[in-house]
Amino acid sequence: MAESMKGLKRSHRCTEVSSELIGSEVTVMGWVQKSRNKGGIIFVDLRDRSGILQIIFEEANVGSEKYAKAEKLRSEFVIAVTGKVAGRAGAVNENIATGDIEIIASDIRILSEAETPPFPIEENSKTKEELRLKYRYLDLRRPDLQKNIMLRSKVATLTRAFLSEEGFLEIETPTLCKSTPEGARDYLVPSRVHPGTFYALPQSPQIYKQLLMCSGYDRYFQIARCYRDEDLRADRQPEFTQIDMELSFVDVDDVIDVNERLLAKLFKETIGVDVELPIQRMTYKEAMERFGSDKPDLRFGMELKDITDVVKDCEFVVFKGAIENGGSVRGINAKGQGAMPRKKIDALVDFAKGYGAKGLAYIALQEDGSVKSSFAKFMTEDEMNNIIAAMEGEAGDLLLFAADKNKLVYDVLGALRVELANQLGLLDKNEYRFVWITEFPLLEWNEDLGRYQAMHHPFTMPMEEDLKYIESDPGRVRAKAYDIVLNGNEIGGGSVRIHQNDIQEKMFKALGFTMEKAYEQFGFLLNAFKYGVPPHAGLAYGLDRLTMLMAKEDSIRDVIAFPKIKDASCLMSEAPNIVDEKQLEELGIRIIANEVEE
RNA sequence: GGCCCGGUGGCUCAGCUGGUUAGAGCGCCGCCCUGUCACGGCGGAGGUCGUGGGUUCGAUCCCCAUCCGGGUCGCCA
Repeated sequence: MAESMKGLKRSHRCTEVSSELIGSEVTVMGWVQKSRNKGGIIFVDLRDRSGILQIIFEEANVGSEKYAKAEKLRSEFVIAVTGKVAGRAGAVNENIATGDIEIIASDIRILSEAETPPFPIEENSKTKEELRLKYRYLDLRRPDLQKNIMLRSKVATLTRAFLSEEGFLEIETPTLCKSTPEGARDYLVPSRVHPGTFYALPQSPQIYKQLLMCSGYDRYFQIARCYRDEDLRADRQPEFTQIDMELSFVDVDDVIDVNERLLAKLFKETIGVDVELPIQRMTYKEAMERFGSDKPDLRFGMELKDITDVVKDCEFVVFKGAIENGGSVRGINAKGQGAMPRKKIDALVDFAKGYGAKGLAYIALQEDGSVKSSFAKFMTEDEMNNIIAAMEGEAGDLLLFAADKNKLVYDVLGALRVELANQLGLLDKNEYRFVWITEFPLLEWNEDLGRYQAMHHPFTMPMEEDLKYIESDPGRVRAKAYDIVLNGNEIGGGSVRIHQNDIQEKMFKALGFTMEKAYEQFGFLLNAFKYGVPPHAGLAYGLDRLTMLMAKEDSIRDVIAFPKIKDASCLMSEAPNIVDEKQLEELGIRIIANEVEE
């Protein structure tokens, strides 16, 4: 039966009790991790968010009535214990922080009894995530998840302290916004007062923070919840959190400077990692050519090599065809993997096909000097040797090639490079390699829409020297946009924004917007720009991804208290769900999904 | 929407080529134990093998469908 805690006050968390307190009386409260009844003496491991503390119950110290109570204790009971701190009479347990002390109980209250949980509450749980998420409130009791959630809190706190020290103001922006069809799908919220109309939940505070710059707040930040109704991944949730900021009267270097110092502080003060400043910068073009990705993982090499020139005269139709279609032939050298079994190479070919490759050519250089290759028969010996030389291939290496349009070749080899590194165990989670990726293309051709699309967003400033191409050759224009990449993850990104009307008009034109349509969607921003707008720029981090990498986790679900599963539902609360007919009526909404199916 | 992986006591898993009384460890329940800390000892309970259908004399195992969870491609300005 649950007892009240009237008259009791917790004096310490479990691991706040230390050997300095030996002899004094403390009151601790928490969950029973484990009870070991030796028949005459009972050891209880008490757990709270700080850790574990051993409590001892002996009839001589606690009295027969309370000893009987201690005998009833089971896992996850919530108890309050008062007692004296003592040094361990027996051996010290070096596995726990409080292993040299224990509490000799003089009083105990059972504040709550507990059923046996459906899975063990312990670190390094092997329990299926499905079950953990259904009982997330129990999962969140586990020490590793508690560590992650506390780490996340620390990141947020340090961020606030640092940015406020740097003159940033924390300002909230609306989460009931106007829908903008560009970009990701919006989550819509029906309006009751205006039947038939909808708010959208923000994909980011982008427009509002630019308006704040127009309003003179000069340096803004917000730890902002954002929403995107797209399919989930290990590093993508439908609602996620950004550390969002915007600065006035700055250019690229100013934004990078303040953010490098923020990152250095965060990594030092949370996980003790020194970030060497300045962080390396790499242009988008270089990243694509060397790593096949705009978020290169620099913890290992295996860089792409362009062998188009080497093979341009060969008779191998796959290579020849790709080059004739304006594409390229590139390869990576998997050092020391020449003996990889055929089956495993085939699996890599299938992997490449998953990224749209029609195949993957390879040369496996054996230790004995012989060569196994999928395309040697189409090549002269000289040609083969030239390829191997260009790839810096040595005996024992595996050379893998993709030939297609450039974008596809980059995609395939960029992904393959990471896949191989993963298989070969080259990815050390204790190593943190940052890189700024700069000079992104301003625009990207969208085949489906038959027009250019903003790679970042429509307010991104073109680089001055490329502005002249915006009408003649829009694809050539580079943007004042930058991403911060950590170990192959985009953890943040931003840009300098357009603050001149004429450039903004050109941008909309390049995107195929009429000015009428632009005003329809973003009129309040464009109007604001008429009344005096400072040059401004900003950046936003994915707090979830950042914390995930700091915590060395593989999924952002492990740093989010109540995450959604793959289909964007919640296993615990069963959201989303149907609503009352009356609620729909008030909103003037009728569900036709079921009718359509019939 | 496509592809891949998984689903066997409460948890984590094993189960060969189709024939097993469907096992193990942990947990749980009971008794014993005054220095345990992965406590120990003795005893015990607990399974429609995700679901539906098919093949077969016989299905946890093979086939089809379906549900659930994960990864990924598309998608994510």
